[in-house]
Amino acid sequence: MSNNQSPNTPCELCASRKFSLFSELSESQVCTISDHKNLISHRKGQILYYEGTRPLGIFCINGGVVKVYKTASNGKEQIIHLSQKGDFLGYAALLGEENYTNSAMIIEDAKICFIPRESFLNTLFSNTMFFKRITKALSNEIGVMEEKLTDATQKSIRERLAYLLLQLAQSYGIDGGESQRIDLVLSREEIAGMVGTATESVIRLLSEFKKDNLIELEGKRIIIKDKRGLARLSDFYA
Amino acid sequence: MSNNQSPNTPCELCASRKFSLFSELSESQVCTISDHKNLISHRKGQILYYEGTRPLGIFCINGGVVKVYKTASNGKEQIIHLSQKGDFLGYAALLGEENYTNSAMIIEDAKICFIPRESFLNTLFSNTMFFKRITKALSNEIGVMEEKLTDATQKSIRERLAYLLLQLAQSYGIDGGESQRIDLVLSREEIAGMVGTATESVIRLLSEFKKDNLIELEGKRIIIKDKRGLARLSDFYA
DNA sequence: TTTTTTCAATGATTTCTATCATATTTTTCG
DNA sequence: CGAAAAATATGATAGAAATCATTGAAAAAA
Repeated sequence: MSNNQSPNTPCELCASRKFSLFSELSESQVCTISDHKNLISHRKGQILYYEGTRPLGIFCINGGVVKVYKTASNGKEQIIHLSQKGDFLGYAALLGEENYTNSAMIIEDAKICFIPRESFLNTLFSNTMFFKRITKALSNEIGVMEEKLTDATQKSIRERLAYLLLQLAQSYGIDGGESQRIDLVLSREEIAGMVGTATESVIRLLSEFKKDNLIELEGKRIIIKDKRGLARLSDFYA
Repeated sequence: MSNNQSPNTPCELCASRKFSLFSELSESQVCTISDHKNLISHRKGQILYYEGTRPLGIFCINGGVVKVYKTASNGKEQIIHLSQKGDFLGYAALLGEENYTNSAMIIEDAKICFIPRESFLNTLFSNTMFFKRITKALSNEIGVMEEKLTDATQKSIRERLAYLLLQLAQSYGIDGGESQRIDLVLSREEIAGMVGTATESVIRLLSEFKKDNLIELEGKRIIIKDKRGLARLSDFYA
């Protein structure tokens, strides 16, 4: 299971801090958080929290990748988004004063800090700048979800998959230029969960994209070969 | 077009205040807001704001109904949600420091107060209680959107329409008991926009529901006759 | 009122996607 | 390593829903 990290790097020295919402905090406030946090290593497959349970604090990702998802009534997973270094997890449930509306699972070995409810909220409510920053993040998230909903109802699976590949290249792509390898291992089933479709459909479409020289497949790895082409596919009129 | 309301009822006397997020505010703070607000009457079909434009303040609905929607690249509307008395509009864009991510149109004659950016934000940042309340609303909204996204990808049109009818009955239903009339005029096209489907599909399914004695149709009006039946239809396993 | 336009209803057809079935490859584990 | 399990791949088929086409009804305009 999870095991505590012996050298519990203080937040003020944390390399991922500058990428995170904590970048707003003063040195002393970071220390307050730091004193109460708890760095834990997680292995792929481990669950961070389950939908329906009560949030006891928030998570700050130091490294690794987490999928945030809902389980539909037919048993399939809808992946809401992926989170990586610097991202916060679970603050919406905390601030919404509700149980988790989704579940979170590690999909790439991760180091994640847990910050207990009270230290997070105290810092938040005593630092308007930080509070504003969090509120901004929540607001932006709503806009993103609106976009996803609209895409889900109005775009085809092909369009959505093409778009997802471009997004993954953006977030996890290595090498630049026209050819880009997505440095993240996702099963076809997980890709299906992100697009909101059946696994077979993803497999079929990836084969099609490969045949059309838009991507290359190396096992689970996907290499984007033609961003322009995918962009054209992902749009309705192009 | 829009015309100002002569007797500009102050917020402290506003009947819809107790339903709204303003219920947290002290008397004096409500007055500050009140001094700067502007009540405007809107007719069905009028636009409150357009996606992509800059928010200059927030809207507080005194009466009437507003649809909040996005226009997809295929020209179809995805309705995000309906707003009515007591609801706030546009604060996410303001707090997210971004342009509107959606558009808003009056679908039932409405009276709406406009509160300029500065008075809203000043009140917000000087009243932690109020700020918390708004943040809570934003957080809850995210959970709702996650649910909608999951439904959109994992449920059939029939299930989603049945569920929508139950929700509309909840929010706009008159009479209680098993038979309930939805007191809101929506075109078939708008219902399609809420479900995320084609207009013809909505028409066909409504006919089917009628044939199955789940609903009754009186022109545009829909009367829910069998909530239990609709609930069964709206779920995957039932 | 009559005319025109918009909206609702319904049928026919096509397209897309899910599901089922099976083979092949890859990974896991004894 | 080799067997078992899991994941990927591909084909066949069925079902759901979109699109196209037409008619009828209701609402708006002349």
